Amino acid sequence: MTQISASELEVMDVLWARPGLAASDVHDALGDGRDWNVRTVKTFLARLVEKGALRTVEDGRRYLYYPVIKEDEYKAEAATQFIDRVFSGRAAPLVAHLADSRGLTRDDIAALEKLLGELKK
Amino acid sequence: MTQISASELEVMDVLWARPGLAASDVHDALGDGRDWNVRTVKTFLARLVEKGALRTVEDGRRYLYYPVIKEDEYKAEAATQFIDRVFSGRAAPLVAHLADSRGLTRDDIAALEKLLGELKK
DNA sequence: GTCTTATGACTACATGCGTGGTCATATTAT
DNA sequence: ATAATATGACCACGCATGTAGTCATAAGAC
Repeated sequence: MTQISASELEVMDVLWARPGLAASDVHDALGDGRDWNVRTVKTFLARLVEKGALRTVEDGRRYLYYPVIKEDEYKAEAATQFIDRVFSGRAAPLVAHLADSRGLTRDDIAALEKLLGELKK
Repeated sequence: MTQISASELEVMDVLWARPGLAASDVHDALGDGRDWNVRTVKTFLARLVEKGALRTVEDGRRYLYYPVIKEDEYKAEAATQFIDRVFSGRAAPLVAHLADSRGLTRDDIAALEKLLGELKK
């Protein structure tokens, strides 16, 4: 399980949403705010392929990129690691902090209640 | 707000729990599992001082280290950043993932319920 | 058919991080 | 007093990351 950096993760997010894009499409899709050179994006793509997070399919003289790892699995794992690292593995303090810093909207709270209801079974 | 690495955070945790330790005390306190050379620990301490996360007080020919940044504030900020980075700023999916991967114990669930009760007011 | 452009392959380079070595000096043990 | 040890200051080094440049080539523009 190689580490995916913050920038690489942005690239993964694009391809999780729309698998099978070429490098320049990924570059375009990142557009808003993210002002990377196409070559920078290509570097990230290449590194993600090396890391086994993406695979390529040839399409003429270019590549199309597809995620190998699943978004849900990756993010669940990342969440667990983060909580281990910062909150010694306890999830509740994390949520407390979020509440404190108003990171939770009313919708979040409603979603959490629903979730807790299910968990109790 | 400079970034604190995972290793540096372990050092901060020691000093948040017991401010005013010297380098070798921090080294000792890390003992379990963390098998760093004293010099490695000193490197982390020095970098944390550079970053403004710790300050030193001279004590004879050695330094005592004190946190400058507050644990709660740092962790709340880290949580927010993590959620922005990985979950596009939405907290609820994070908790859903934790539940999925059984990152929540029964105690966590109880604590969350209590918390949600308070938040609803 | 030549010029421009897009693409992949390879390379570069500063900064951060994990890990610890060297050196000079101060303190403690004997 | 001398030897062993602890401490800070400075240095090293390889790998990851952010950010691209160069080069060769292929494909489309005219």
